[in-house]
Amino acid sequence: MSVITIKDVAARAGVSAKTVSRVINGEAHVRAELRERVEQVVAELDYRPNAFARSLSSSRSYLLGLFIDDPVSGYAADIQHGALMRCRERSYHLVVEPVDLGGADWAAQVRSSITALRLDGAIIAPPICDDAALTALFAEAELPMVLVAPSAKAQASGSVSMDDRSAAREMTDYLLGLGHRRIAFIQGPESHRSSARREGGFREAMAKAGIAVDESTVLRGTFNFRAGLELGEQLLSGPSRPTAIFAANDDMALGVLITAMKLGIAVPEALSICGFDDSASSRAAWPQLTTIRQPKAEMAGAAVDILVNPQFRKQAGGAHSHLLLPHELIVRGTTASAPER
Amino acid sequence: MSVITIKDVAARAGVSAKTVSRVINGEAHVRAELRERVEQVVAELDYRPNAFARSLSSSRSYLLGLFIDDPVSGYAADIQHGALMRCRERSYHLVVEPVDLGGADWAAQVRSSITALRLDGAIIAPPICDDAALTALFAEAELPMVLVAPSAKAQASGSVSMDDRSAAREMTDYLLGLGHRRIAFIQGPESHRSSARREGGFREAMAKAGIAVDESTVLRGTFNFRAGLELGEQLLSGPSRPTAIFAANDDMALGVLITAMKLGIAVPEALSICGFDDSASSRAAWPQLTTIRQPKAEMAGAAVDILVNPQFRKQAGGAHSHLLLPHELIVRGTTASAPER
DNA sequence: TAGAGATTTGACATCGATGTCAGAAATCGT
DNA sequence: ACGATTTCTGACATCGATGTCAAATCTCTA
Repeated sequence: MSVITIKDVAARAGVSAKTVSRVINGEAHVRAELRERVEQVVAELDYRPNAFARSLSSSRSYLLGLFIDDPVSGYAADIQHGALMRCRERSYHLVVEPVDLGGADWAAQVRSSITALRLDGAIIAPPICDDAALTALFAEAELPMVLVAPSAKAQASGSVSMDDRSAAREMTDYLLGLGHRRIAFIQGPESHRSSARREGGFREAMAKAGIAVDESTVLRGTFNFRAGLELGEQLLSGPSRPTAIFAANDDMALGVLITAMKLGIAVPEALSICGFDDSASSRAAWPQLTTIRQPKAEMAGAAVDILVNPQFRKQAGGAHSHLLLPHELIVRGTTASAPER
Repeated sequence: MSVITIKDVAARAGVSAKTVSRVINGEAHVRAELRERVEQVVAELDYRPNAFARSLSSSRSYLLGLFIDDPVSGYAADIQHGALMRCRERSYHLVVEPVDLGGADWAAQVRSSITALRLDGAIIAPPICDDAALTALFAEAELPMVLVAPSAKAQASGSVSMDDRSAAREMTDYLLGLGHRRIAFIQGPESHRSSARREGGFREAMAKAGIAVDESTVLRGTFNFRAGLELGEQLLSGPSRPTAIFAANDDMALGVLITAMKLGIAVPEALSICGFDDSASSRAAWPQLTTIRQPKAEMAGAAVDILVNPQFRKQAGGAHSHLLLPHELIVRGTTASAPER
């Protein structure tokens, strides 16, 4: 007997298959004695239910989809890992689906995984969680979805976010507290709405401190290392060089850091640099980057919890759950008091 | 009618469900005329077979498992992405399963995904592909598996690798060609066997050039950035400093690079540094790292192909396929002619 | 043109679980 | 102690596809 079925267990325990099923799924209405007997046989035979048969009859797949723009990025890896671990705890599995909104057939691809895999729920990562055409697809399929760090909570069963605005405000306050006044800001592409929130927080803090933002030092980059390199060059070779540069993500901050090194500007003595994300590379640089820790794995885990929670399994339109997870300002080596003028 | 079944298609096309099934699966023995008619109805209704029903009856899951040590690393991300994309082309899906060989219940976890998910095949990434206890688990389940860059090809249906030894030899030859004679080597942990092969290549090239290796400059690190930092310090602050340092992976090379910067040693003028992997971060550093491009995505894609190939679906013990994919020496900014003595 | 052989097609059983529902057993109130 | 509830339990249908196998149809050959 190569594969053990529920009938084998039933026969050996002297009960019906249905009763075994009840025990497996922790349903009520099974005498303690029987439950125990069945559990023992399950353990003895090392029985594991066939996930496909189960899915077919219960029309639940025990599968969650993680839809993500660029699965190779470090950000994606953290999100994925958080989701994966939580899925494992909950006896779910995770299927990662890259979505290339630039490509031609992404809608068909997404629709295909929804209908063929009968996903129980979807987790949608930024920035594509802000794409209305994409979320509409899930809504149409009545598939519960949780958005990670979205701009709007449209239609979703839930969302998990951090407070980008407050975090950026804290970082700015911290820089101001160090005596910096000429602070440059590098924001991300328009498609990443969270970047706009970070800029908002930066401006708020500056305004509260009564300091005018020099608009020529607020630049837009593409969230990658190269952008930091180029925009850093631009900021640092100009006439009135800022004493601090706040980049909306770590990769760009790292680019700025390298540029400063090339130009022979001492960090943090002559220039403070800070990022946002607490990516793995932020610790791999030297000096290590001051940044905001974004609770990526926690957000992903929470997303799984929301979807697994029974009340969402039934209906996409029903209950909602919106979580805000705490961030943390992490001071490392790239920030220091503003240089004497 | 919210979900379209094969019967709907059959009814509308005026044929039996079985015939529709034949068309879907591209089986022979269907008249061209009927085939066409069915295909048209499938397109009209946008019908997609239920993967679970299909798996249940055919006892194929159309699911491949990717078993990996540390799913957060950049290496893992590349492997994963390569596998994912190929799976997609082949209408398979990928389930990523982290395996923590240090943990207590990893065997149960792995066994659980094998039996519950009825995987069609497994891809096992380094370094765990060299763990006999793990591969035995798959062999026992008669599950076809492909090892990525393994040391030994034991039992596997196939393997995909690159020639670590030759690559390291090429890199060493390149450094020798630049006039370097005192070349240090930083190898990885013993669990990563590929690192030992790289060391072998390095020694081979040195021997062929008739240059004795200074054993005090062959060190062992843990393959991460911090190790590079520490071992770099050790190598660079000693009495007879090497003119080139070859690290067995990029993360460690990056650590060395940062240390050199801290110590005020000009790279590449006074010191050449090279890595191995062509990781994303190797391009994010400055100067960009000279390294060996490892065909990670290609290896993963090839692994998928091997598993999807019909001849392996039947039996794990049957045919075998071992692929060797080409690497490439990528010269960037961290290497240059040896300094005048 | 009958009959052998190859090709097409569909009826039906099957994969392994869960949902439904009715009957059996246990508990309760009086 | 008896019927009325409540709690358990299992027979059977079902989910949506594919495998098996026999019947129907088509192609040839003599």
